[in-house]
Amino acid sequence: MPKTRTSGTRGTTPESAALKGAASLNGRRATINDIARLANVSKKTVSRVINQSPFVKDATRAKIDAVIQQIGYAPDPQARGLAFRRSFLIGLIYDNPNAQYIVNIQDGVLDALRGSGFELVVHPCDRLNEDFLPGIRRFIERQKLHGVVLLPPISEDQTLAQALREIDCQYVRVASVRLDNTSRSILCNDREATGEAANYLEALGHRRIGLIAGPPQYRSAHERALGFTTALEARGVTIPPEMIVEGAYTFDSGVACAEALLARRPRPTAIFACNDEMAAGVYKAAYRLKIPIPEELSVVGFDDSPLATRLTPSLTTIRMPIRDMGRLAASKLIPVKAPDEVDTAVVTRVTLHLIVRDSSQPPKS
Amino acid sequence: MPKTRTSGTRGTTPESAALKGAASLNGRRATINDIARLANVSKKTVSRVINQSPFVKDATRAKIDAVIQQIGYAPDPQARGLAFRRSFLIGLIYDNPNAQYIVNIQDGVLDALRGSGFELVVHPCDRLNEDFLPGIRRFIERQKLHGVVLLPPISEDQTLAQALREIDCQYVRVASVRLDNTSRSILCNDREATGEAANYLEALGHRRIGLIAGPPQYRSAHERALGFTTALEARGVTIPPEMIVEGAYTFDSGVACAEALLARRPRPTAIFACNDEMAAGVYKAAYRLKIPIPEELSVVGFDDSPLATRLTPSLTTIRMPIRDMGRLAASKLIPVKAPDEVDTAVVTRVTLHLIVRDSSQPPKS
DNA sequence: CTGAAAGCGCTTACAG
DNA sequence: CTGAAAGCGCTTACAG
Repeated sequence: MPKTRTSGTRGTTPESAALKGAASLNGRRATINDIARLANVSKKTVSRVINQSPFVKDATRAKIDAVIQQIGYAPDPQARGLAFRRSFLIGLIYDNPNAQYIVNIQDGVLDALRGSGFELVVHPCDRLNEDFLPGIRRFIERQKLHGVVLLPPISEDQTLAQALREIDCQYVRVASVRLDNTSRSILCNDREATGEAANYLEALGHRRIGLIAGPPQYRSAHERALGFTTALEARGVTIPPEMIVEGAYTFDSGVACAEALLARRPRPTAIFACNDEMAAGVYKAAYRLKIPIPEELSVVGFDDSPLATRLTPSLTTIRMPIRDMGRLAASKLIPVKAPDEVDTAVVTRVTLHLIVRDSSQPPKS
Repeated sequence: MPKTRTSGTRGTTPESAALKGAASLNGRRATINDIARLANVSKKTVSRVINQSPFVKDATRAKIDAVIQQIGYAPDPQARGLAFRRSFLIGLIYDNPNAQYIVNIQDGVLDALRGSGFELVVHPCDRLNEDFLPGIRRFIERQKLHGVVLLPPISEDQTLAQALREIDCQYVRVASVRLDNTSRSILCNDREATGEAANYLEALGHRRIGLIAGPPQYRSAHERALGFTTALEARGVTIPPEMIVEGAYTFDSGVACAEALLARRPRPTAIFACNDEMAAGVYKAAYRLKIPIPEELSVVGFDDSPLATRLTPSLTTIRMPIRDMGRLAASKLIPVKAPDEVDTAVVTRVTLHLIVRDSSQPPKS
């Protein structure tokens, strides 16, 4: 076997290996019994320390903590889970085609889970499959999940939420609107954010504005369209019905919707697409029709996906703090170390912001 | 509490609930003891059936299978794991900024895991962090992972592979080149694929071709550049050194590299970027310089990311079967039901293909 | 505040 | 081919 290079990389800590040997575990991982023996207490008392029971004398706790620290002991999650009848796994359940969104949420969830002893298990699913609900139930019950994070659009599914309550599984919904009064949620104010976009376009001087809405099954689609039109109305600008078209949050639907809007006369001087994918479709349609962006058409999207900066010109859009949302969601599910970090609120709101780039400017004349 | 809508969605199977009641488990999940009692055998024999031991009489097995089926019993992974000293979790370990790649791999891994009783735990990490190796070891040892899938670039890290062998954790590497003779791997022939791209551009008539390579820490960067230049050489076209620039697989580096290449005289008539992110950077640079794609500049990328079709004109690029790669990787880690599905090969190769779109055409004159 | 016993749901030797 | 005992590493009542 070839010699392995080790330079420039920290390997295992040799001290901990030595200590394990010193404690005569010879290679074996330490158990609660080892800690109990070394600290001269019963395993039950060690268990109390692990589980932060208040009924342990400070001196005893300190002694046990020292041994745990020294040995580098960590309780076995499977054994603990078996005794607790509950695992130390958090599930991420989603039916969402946006990869960047998924990965950002995952990163956020893992931010919260780091050091907590919990791990993240992913479970994509298909709302249209007849095994949708049973599949999720099997997953949760079999793994005895400690809790789950639900992403839109299935976070909006009341039947799912009801099923989770039935099997007594705690959950956090990520959504753009409050769905009930009891479910813990991370809420994005999509409505306010699209209002900001509307105000921005109006302030630039746009009056003939096209709107590409999302599919009506998504609550966000409704929120975004409503926020946009309401803010414009408040400034005295009305979007006529023929300037509002319904897309599917996909690139292709964006192309088709933009082609429809750009065929209207007078042509819109700006288009707000309710996500970046559809905004990219507007670029495509404008290119085909030889309508330069932003000179003859301003475009605003929603998501601030990587696409937004890759497009030329770069896309003015709305940024969601997705990673934060993942972190906040997971924080609601796990017990925290520092009591001041506890997030007991049922609903946590996050703020979105308009990011102005190169795809928007005042209309020509 | 409001009545839950149930129309149009299949809920839990009422039969199984009834059966659980009939078996007098009153709400409690069935255990191996219940199955043993109902089938009139010892729990050990049930265990043998669960673990597919050959030493069970066919009639006994059939009887037990019937009860398992009827009750809807599934063994508790935590209890099983505790007894086995090993979990039923597969880890996905990566340090990769490409969200679409991650999600596609995840989907593929889950394809393979479906119905196997294994679940996927994700573990992004940072190769440059001093806790990189210790962090991965802790993760694997604490969770007693059944195996892990490693994605590039950390799949190429020999120190990591060595550490995994030390802790006796099986792993599968996803890579673009064979890294040793023993590690199980999923191999992409990046070299062959970029050769295909080179042949394509040469056949179109391009002779002044620029190459934006990847960062040298990535093996794929080397493979892609080598495959491209070698294939061109074989057709009598040499890329002069000033027409090869090194990018970082990022959009910004693509912009910078393209600006450098497009400042050369005579200007290249085609640029091959070693990934789509950098190809998008070429679009940006060309736009700034008012060089129309594909009329005055053909562009070819690598990845077939979503970006490829969102860009205008759509990007000619190389498609990797990422989801398949994930599925194949996971298949090497888990025991399979049907013996004919077993993948015992150490190395499995997948094939990449050039996808011709609108960003490439013959050079002008 | 601390401990000895029993149990979580499974498996591994060891018998027969 | 099948089973009774002991154990995986933890926790929950129950005592003291």
